[in-house]
Amino acid sequence: MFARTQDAGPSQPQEVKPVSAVTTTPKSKEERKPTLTAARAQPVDPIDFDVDALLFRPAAVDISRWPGGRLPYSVLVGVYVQVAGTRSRLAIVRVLTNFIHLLLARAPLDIPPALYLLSNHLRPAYIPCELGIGSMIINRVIKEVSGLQARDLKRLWSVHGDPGDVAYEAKVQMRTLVEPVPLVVHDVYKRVLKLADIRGSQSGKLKSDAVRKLMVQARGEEVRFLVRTLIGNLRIGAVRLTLLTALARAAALLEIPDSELDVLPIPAKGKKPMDPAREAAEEKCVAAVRLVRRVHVRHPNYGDLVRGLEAGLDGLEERVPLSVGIPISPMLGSITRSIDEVYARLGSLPFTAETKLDGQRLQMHVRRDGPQGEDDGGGRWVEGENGRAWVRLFSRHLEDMTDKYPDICARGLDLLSSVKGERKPFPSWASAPSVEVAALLEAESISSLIVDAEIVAIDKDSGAHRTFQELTNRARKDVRVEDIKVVVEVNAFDLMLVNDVPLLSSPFSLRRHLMRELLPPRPTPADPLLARWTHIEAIDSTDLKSPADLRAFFDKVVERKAEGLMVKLLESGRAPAAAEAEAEAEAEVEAEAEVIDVDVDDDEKDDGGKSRKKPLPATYEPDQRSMGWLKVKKDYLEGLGDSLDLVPVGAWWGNGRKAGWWSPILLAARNPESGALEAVCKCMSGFTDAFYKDLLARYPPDSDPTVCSTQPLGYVETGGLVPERWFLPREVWEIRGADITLSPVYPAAASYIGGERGLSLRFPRFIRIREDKGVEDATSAEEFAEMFRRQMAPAGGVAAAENGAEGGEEEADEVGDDVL
DNA sequence: TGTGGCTGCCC
DNA sequence: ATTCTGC
DNA sequence: GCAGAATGGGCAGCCACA
Repeated sequence: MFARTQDAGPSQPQEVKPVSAVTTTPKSKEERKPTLTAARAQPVDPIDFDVDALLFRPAAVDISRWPGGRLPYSVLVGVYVQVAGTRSRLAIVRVLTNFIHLLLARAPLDIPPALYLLSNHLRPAYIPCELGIGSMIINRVIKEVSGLQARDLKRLWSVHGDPGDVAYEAKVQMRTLVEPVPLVVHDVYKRVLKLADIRGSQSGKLKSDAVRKLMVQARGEEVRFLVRTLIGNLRIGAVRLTLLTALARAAALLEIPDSELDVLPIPAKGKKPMDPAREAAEEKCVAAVRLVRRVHVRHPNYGDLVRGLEAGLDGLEERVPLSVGIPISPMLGSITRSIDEVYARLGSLPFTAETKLDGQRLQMHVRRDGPQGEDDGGGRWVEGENGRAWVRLFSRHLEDMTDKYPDICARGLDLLSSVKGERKPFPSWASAPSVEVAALLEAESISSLIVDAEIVAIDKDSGAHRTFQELTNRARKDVRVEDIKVVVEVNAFDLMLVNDVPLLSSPFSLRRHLMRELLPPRPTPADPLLARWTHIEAIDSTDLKSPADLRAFFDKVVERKAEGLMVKLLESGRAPAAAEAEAEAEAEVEAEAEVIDVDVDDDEKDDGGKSRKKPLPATYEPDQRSMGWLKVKKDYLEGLGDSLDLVPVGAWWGNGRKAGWWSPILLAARNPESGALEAVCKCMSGFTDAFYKDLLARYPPDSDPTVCSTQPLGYVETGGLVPERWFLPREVWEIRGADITLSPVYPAAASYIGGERGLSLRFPRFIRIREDKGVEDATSAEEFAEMFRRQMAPAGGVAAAENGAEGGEEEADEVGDDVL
């Protein structure tokens, strides 16, 4: 069987058997297994990679038929098929590991293109690359290539809900007259990349032509995955981390001589035999995974990673280092639903609560001498009285935003010319800095830095914070400072590197102190269009008497229109055991934050009497949604977000996993004056699978046109949106959102707020059915408009006045000192 | 020249 | 962004 | 708890087309 799983039976050292063409039409769980079909169309057969990784021998694979020794696309596609055909993480990793192992050993040239194609990305995130191809172009090409009518395509679409599946189905039915030249991976990669370069008038046609040629050359399953690659949604159940895991394991296995890999096959059932060789190999793999992940989040570039691996795993981190100019995967916060939960998680460990502003995440790199290591052409030099500096800006998803914020780049230079003055010593309660880190506090000058921050739109004159929506009005490309319409403020909150010294492994207490001392808030620049530089407002747990004080701080920042808080651990420690959490939250300061080095001691066997559980690092953990950062947003908290009672009035067919179900669903509010139901938003989040099944039964697509129809059922205003099916308005659902937005498409409540635009919801999600409500009890347009007005009311209290009155130094000082 | 649709990216 | 699901 | 999938509102940028 092609897709057998390893645990299913004993395996012998292989002879890797080629398999013939495979097909998948993933539907139900049972049907997901790939099946064999007669080989014929495939010039080079896919390879069965689902074998014990320790028994896989790259040397045994026959690659004699690979054209010019290059990896055939059919082999890569065979991997997609095998991976997509199972849900078992272990099986997925196994397949990918063996595949990469083979490439490392036999086809190193093809590793970068194969990895990029597997990863669903064509380049590192920070290198600009937009294909400009979406479902529209794909549809057009499918139509041309298959000769199918729009109607048939639409039907295929609603059945499969995936452009790749549609293309596959459409093309299988074709008979090609001339056998096309088989695709090879490096060529496919190159041609797909080239699509990004096609621009200007006629580009649509040229792109279509290029895509059509690829599609004509693709056979069978190749079509499905080629299209998914073009759309940028591979859907094989393995994208980022799994691939990295496999790469690491493959690199580890490559370093183990075959003679040490004479391991016992895993038996079908029962206990695994004691097998020292197997355990040793597994240990090496696990260590490799840790290392490769660590390196990748500090230097997210597959090309560099693979080059670094050419010399082996040893010393990889030095060869592929964290560098100024290469973004670090940002650290993330985990969702926290109450103030109590904060204390339950952190207990008496020292933390700080930062205002979570509603803007855009920024990772700012500045270096006097230009980028560290190879220059990939990104970033820019800024010049001024203080000489020059090289600056590069990245977004939360590591896209390069240097060109969007020349006003921030200009401030990069100022940051390097920090005034040498008195610097406060590290706080006494913080853990001791290393000699190197301690020295930074005495630095005469700053030559490089990496800072984490939030960009917020501000009022040019008053400096008051503006909404996220206003920030999005900013131009994005080739912005010149003179043209800036949306002035911004940079709110720094972390320092990951300074003077070429990485600080990720220092606790936040130290990183923050260095940030505050070396990069203090600056006065408003002479040019009012330039970005302001300040620190995010925060309050430390040591200044709080009780959870109530934290709650008060939360209420205050929400009053000032912030999203909520980011609570961050200042010193590493151990999470309180669940049982103790409450007691601890109450008894509090009984313990002066015990500091434990998590790196040295991360086993917790001995939680004997004093029960602390998991290690809780206060280090900067790239790419982790760590417990060290807790995100407390107002819309997570019961009763604080905007909650509407809306009527489902229509729906579209779901895609992929949700094919065959209604998703998303169109929701409307009631306008008692006109009698219309006015569309508010689509919703697809918050529904369980069981709910979807139920919903399909309540609104069956083609059996009862009085409840589910191709025609509107009732008076519904949708602003031009046309769902696949209209529902009879009869249910009321509670829908929660983070904010109310002024919408260019939705008509809801437009008549109550001036007519032109209606209202919608940011981050809409389903909470529950309001069984107790009928359509006539749904939220009315007037109520909706009133909620919007309340939201738009000026930020309350003293804060607003402060913010409005002063623009510069004083405010900055105050914020910098944490005074509230 | 202006407008509308598509795409990619912020949240 | 949010949320659910399978491992 | 991790990893992945499906998809929200809304913006600027870009192209097609009138």
